[in-house]
Amino acid sequence: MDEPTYAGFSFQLEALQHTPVGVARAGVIETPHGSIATPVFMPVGTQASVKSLSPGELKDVHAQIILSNTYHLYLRPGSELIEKFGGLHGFMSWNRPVLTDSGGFQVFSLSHNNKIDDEGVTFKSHLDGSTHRFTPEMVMRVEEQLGADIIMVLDECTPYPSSHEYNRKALNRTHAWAERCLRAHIRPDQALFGIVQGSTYTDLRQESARTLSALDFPGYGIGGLSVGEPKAQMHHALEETTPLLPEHKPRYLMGVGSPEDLIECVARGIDMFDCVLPTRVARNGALLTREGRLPIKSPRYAAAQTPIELDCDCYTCTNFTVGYLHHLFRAKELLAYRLNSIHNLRFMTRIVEEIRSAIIGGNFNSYREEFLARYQTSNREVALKQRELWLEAHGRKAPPAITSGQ
RNA sequence: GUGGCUGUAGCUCAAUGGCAGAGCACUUGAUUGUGGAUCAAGUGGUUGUGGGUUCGAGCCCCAUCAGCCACC
Repeated sequence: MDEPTYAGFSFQLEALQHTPVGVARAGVIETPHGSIATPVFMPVGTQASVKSLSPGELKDVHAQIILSNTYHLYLRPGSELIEKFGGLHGFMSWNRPVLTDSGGFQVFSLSHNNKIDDEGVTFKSHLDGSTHRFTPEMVMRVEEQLGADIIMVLDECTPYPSSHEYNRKALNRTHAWAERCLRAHIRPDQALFGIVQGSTYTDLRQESARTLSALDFPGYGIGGLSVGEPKAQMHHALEETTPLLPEHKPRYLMGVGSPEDLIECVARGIDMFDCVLPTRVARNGALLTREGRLPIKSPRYAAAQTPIELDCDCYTCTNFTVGYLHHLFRAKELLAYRLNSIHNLRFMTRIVEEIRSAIIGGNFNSYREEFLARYQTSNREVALKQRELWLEAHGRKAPPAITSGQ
């Protein structure tokens, strides 16, 4: 039978660096809408929009590719309609690469009363309660209409924790669905990625990696992680999985992650990430910095006249003070969501740009150590460190009142 | 000036004469293939003021102050 060919898609490895926990990689993905330097962080634009940002602003934060959601767009406005606008690229006026998720995850996380069987999954819309059904073949048709450069197979994302027995069945289904997606895949200008599952079970993860590798997808998603399991378990699962995947194909860790996750997962062989975290926490008042998260709502920032980060080149940091951002957020001004999201996304893309050049320069291991030593997972110390940084930069003047609170 | 109504947390309001509470706001966290959301914990009181009745008063009685309404 005819193997699907992938017109305009390729992956070239440029540099490898061994780490204490795996092999970090830098490369370039070519797509019909342009190339992507990896490791890459993909902002999430669920409903054909990265919340609060325009395509021009996305380019300004160095977004190379964005992710959008089959589940949401199928329900509203409908994939047939989007196809008439020239697919997602034409619909949202974004001419760089797009990746669509299959909707497998959303069916389980957002819809109600979903019922899964070997043939597909029946679910009720979170919008109006109407009943719908996804099968691998149908999801392929929807993703073709959406027209993304990279599309994902329909998979079953199991919750954590769940039994080995259940994951055994779910994995069989996921593998059968992967084959059916491959057979139903038509458009050669869309690269179809398989998805490795298996929860936190070593035997299932490894079997999944081997089974899907044999199916010869142009790239591989790793799903079912960062769903509540301890960090160590996620790391362990990656260490067991990535060595079994084809070296010359990109690996995409789905739904991850935080800044520290990017570092730790690149160290374990991941090339692509997507996560709502930077944009979601931006809308809820957490700004990402080298020292950790800065809770912009806190009264301690009311009078701060510094940017979020002194060395950040984003539109927010080059134009606005923390005190102003504090006011915008408390006043619930729409600009707050936008400026916060711009900074957080640029923070993420800067991290992966630094990771990439560190790998190419052969100093990723020291970069990793220094980043993790400086980055506080909790935001308790962020205010104090911000103040120290300000003093370093300005020496003489009085420090900004970022820690007073009184 | 006369009569009436209302005074309880920052705000809006609960509480048979029996441990003074809720929602919002505020504070501190959480947020990982997105419902601009949600969740968790916490701070906050001389119940307008002064007397009285009662074992016990936010509640009943008297006085007083403030606000609102109506009428001279």
